Amino acid sequence: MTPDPPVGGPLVATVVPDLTGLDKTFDYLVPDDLRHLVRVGSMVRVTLAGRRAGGWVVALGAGSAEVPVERLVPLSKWSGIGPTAEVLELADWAAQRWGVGRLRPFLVSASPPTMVRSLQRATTRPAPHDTPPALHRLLDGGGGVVRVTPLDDGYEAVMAASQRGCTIVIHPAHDAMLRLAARLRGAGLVVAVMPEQWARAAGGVDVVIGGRTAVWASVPATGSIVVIDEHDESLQEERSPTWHARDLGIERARRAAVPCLLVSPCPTVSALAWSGRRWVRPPVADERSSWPIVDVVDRSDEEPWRRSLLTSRLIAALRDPHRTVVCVHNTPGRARLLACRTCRSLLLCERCEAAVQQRDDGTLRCHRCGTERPPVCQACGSGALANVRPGVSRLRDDLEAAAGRPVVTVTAGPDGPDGGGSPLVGERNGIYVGTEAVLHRVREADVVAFLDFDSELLAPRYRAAEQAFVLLVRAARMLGPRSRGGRLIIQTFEPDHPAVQAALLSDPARVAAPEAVRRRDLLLPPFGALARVSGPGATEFVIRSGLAHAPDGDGVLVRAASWDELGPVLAGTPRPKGSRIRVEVDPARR
DNA sequence: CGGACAAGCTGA
DNA sequence: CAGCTTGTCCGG
Repeated sequence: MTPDPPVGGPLVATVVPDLTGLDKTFDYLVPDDLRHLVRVGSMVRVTLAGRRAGGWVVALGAGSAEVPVERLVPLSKWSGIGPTAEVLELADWAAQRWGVGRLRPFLVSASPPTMVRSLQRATTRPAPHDTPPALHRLLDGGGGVVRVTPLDDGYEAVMAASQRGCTIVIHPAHDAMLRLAARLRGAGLVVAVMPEQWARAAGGVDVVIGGRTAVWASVPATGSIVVIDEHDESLQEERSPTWHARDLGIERARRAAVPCLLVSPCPTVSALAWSGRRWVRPPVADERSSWPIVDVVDRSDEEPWRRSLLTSRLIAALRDPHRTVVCVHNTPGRARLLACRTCRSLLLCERCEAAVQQRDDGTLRCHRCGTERPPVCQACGSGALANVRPGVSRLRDDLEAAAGRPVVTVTAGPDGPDGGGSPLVGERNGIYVGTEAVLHRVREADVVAFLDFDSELLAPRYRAAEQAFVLLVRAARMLGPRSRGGRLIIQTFEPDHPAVQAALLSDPARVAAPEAVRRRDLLLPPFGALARVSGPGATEFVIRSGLAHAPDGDGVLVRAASWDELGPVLAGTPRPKGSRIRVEVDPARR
């Protein structure tokens, strides 16, 4: 922090320029005619090395000893209102936690999408609401985890929180977020939707709601924070810095000394570790009636030689022409694993010996190194191949044959693996097959079947069990309440797995409890800190850092006892010459 | 980031 | 030794 400016003396602004790759601050003089506009957080224009750039004022004072005031250049312009001091301090914290010390990406997230030159205060009215006593107590105690049924939209939790002043609501699903916003407006609350209504939020409203960037909302006074679907992976930024809106929400609430509610039908180990004993749950009967009927198909019951993803239970569901059936199979392409019918060897890449996959056009492609070749056995040259593990394209044909009606393949949309595009409003009574994207693209179903749920349960990620259960919750939402008669079919060799049992018994705690024990034993997050370092020079960098490390594909995984320890070490370790290092803190897919 | 400038490589 | 690439440093 720079010292206070002498009254009447020159005022110096410390600016972070909006130039990628340049993570430094520069001092500028605040011209007299801008003094009344420039605040900490203000968005300004500056000249740097002869060119113009935007930037943020992160401090105001009398200047530092580093560059004498006489040599400073004035700010070129005040561009608009930027993040509040509260948000700026949060960004500082985030830069340490996820950003390897870099502030700029967080300031971008915290800034309005278009320049804002003035604010208007809305006339907010307190909407009186009967808060259930349990929620009331939770809020009094600083907040905690609110376990809800899969069909709960979070309305009650937000209404309860909004009794304590301006509530920031973080919601990972855009359409559901807009529906909740409309419902809150209907209850008489003044709502600003982020990021479009950044300025409205900054002027003062009852509720600010949006996607993960909503956690960066600038408001006059934060009253409470609510994270809806705290378990949802899209609360984490996928590109580096990989900040997580849930963790930021927790920290923001802590700093502001206001309550934070983490709402989810399947609270994560991270959320529960944070909340400790501060949590509430819905009545058992409500939870039961919100889950569909669950059919666990134990694939080990089948005769090994006729094992197929098309079990008799599934075929029966497919043949009912009055049902919309969604089949989930997280294996794209035609085949994920092939064997030679002639010499019985597995088909491997000639270059790196990884299993090859078959694409829709028949060619074989190595997923690891990208080498392609025609569909022949590398050992004996035979073209007679057996599809040991079929992909979605192949399954579509098989399902259609079994169902006797058309089957539609649903792939990830153009905007990402989750098919971030608009949900596909399919015809009633269709059959859809796809990777997990199908759960985001089809709105309603009578049957949701996971053809090979073990590929979720056994995925090589530390959060696999939790994430597998999240898919079941997603399916439960598509199927609606038990009274609607929908069915969730889970085909697995692991019928006793906690995630399967949790769905069967409508009891999410069956996943979280053993997961917490396992993670504590292995010192995995939230009981330890994890990051993935990749790019040229990664190994050298990791050795310099002195952190415990292990190779991980084309990168290195590093660990520390806590995030508070990991962040500063990653930020403080000098980069080796010529390195191009990428750091993912708490990587989602490991 | 992008410009400035210095140190190394090529060619006749 | 000019002319060019490659790398390092710096900006307020």
